[in-house]
Amino acid sequence: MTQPQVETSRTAERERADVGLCAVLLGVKDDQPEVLALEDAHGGLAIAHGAIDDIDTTLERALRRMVERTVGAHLAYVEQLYTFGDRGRDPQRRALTIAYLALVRREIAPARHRSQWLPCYQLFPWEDFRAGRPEQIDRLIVPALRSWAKDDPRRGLRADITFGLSGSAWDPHRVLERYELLYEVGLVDEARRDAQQRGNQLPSASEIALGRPMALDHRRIVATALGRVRGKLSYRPVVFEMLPSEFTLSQLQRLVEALAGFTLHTPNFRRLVSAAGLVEPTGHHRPTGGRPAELFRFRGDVLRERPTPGVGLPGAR
Amino acid sequence: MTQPQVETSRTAERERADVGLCAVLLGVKDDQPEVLALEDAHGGLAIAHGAIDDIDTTLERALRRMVERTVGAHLAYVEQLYTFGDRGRDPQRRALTIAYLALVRREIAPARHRSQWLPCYQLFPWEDFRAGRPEQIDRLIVPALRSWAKDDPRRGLRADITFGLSGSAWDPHRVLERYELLYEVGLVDEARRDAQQRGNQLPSASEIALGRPMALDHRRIVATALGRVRGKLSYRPVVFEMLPSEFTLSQLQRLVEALAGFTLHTPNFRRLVSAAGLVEPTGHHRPTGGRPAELFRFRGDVLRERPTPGVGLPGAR
DNA sequence: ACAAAAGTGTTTCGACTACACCCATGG
DNA sequence: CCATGGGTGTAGTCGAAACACTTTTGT
Repeated sequence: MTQPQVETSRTAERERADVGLCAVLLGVKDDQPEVLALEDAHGGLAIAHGAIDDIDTTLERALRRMVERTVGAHLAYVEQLYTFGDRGRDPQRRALTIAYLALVRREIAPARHRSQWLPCYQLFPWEDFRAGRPEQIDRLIVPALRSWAKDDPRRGLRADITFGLSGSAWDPHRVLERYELLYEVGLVDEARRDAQQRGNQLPSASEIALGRPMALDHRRIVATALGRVRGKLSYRPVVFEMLPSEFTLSQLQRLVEALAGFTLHTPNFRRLVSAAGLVEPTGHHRPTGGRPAELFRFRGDVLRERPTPGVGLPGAR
Repeated sequence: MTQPQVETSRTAERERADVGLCAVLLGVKDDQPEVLALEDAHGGLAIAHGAIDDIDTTLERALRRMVERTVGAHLAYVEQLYTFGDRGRDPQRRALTIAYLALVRREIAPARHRSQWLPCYQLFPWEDFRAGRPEQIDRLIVPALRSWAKDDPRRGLRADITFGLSGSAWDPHRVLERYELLYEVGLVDEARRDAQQRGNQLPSASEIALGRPMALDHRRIVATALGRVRGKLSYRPVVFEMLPSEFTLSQLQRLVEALAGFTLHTPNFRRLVSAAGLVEPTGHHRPTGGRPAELFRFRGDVLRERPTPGVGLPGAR
């Protein structure tokens, strides 16, 4: 589609602003979800980013080419995440970035330049329940939240809902809400850094800095991406974008667990996945430590049969 | 948050582009979902739009003030929808618009200027199943789709999934996918208009123009909004943003039905809503044609109790 | 043999559906 | 008394959760 008409009244209203693209490239290796990070000029970690190239007719195309330029990876699955425009304000310009989520097969995605794969749970250690409840929640986060909410019941309610306290259930989707709350409370390094840059007081006297910080608001963008993937798992077959064409059910399960951040009941997982018609056997087998595993492939026909074909996490009720 | 540091490498990469905001204001009156539309200079219908005001620190704040300026309405619920950047390309500039969804109580939202409330199902007549299956689907849409997909099975599959044909179920959430398919097939007026502006052939020789057209790609933006609302109904208590503080269960049901586009089983709806703890009785009553109806209010505590408090449409399985 | 990993059967539970029915008011 | 809209009881169905158990390989 092109601009249908010279819309003077409209373009006149518009301001010029700095606009860029950025992409959260998400892959899983050795049961760890990882995000592609580049070292920026100041030694910070940034996700892939760049300008909108004018030759591309759609934003998605511009994004794909930006990523190919920047990190040399070809992207399979891409979706728009969110547009961030709160930061980077100064009298002359506003810095906008249109963030995308991209899922990649780690085998196909070579990291170039000064890039590295950064484990997501180094960024958000409190999000990984696979080896039990992360100890930092009860040791560091809960006490800090309690003292932050001491005099305001609304803060208490928010803390309870976001971190699943006082009877509320832990909701795996609320990755962003948790990061943002920790930022507000001053438990992540970016909060201190941004306060210093503004010349403000620290939001809290705490010396706690949970998880690895990133440049600008990139950790917030990655949190948005992780939350989005967790949500999408249950109603769209996005996991298969991160698997080879043939895979075992354990591979699939461990991948889902890595993204969801908790373990699943193996026998039920197998049945749910096959009963949903998501996969079909290829007839091939693969040797393992024990009994050889059957290889499966994604069954494209589910798309026609079910409105919401996904792996259905327990918390999705 | 402010820009933490002068990121020369980054800002240098950025291009200047025209960026604006727009808002889909959605309300329901007399069981009809309606969107606020303004007449533009050329007699077309446009949703509320404007520039990003530099004094606002967040995009959401900029949007709220833009809407207050433009149509004089104060917004309760607001969320970012999507950033559209495919249209309006020319060698000099790219026109970007960050679209927001806003839900309003029609009593509180006075329309000012040259604005009007436009019934959504005039834009998308094929989306309203409350009085039975819209006749246009089988009379106009299906034949056109079939002839469009005649020689390409992938087109056939896409048509089947999007419009629930050949055994696929109609998915109320796929509002945008349906509009986009109709655009591609050439069954909406915008397709013809945009092709003419490009100097291209019409995408189809058909003279069919389903639904009322809007300026630019605004109908596509409204489709995105309607799809988002339908999705959100089932897992967030967004409907209550469009109701007065006290309401009857019928009011609630008719509102949900208006948005979802199909009718619900009344006895079950009542129970699901109360069993979910979404509402509590106020003790007041309201005279009706028959037995007086009990008045209810939204019960805020659900937020603590359930991770996904929504009204749960049948198709959400 | 036994550890390790894959894979199956069966019961229980709870959410949603469908259908039949009762209640309170106005004309 | 009967039409209209409000409201309840109850049995059936389906998918998911939990638990116990079998199969096939490598060492």
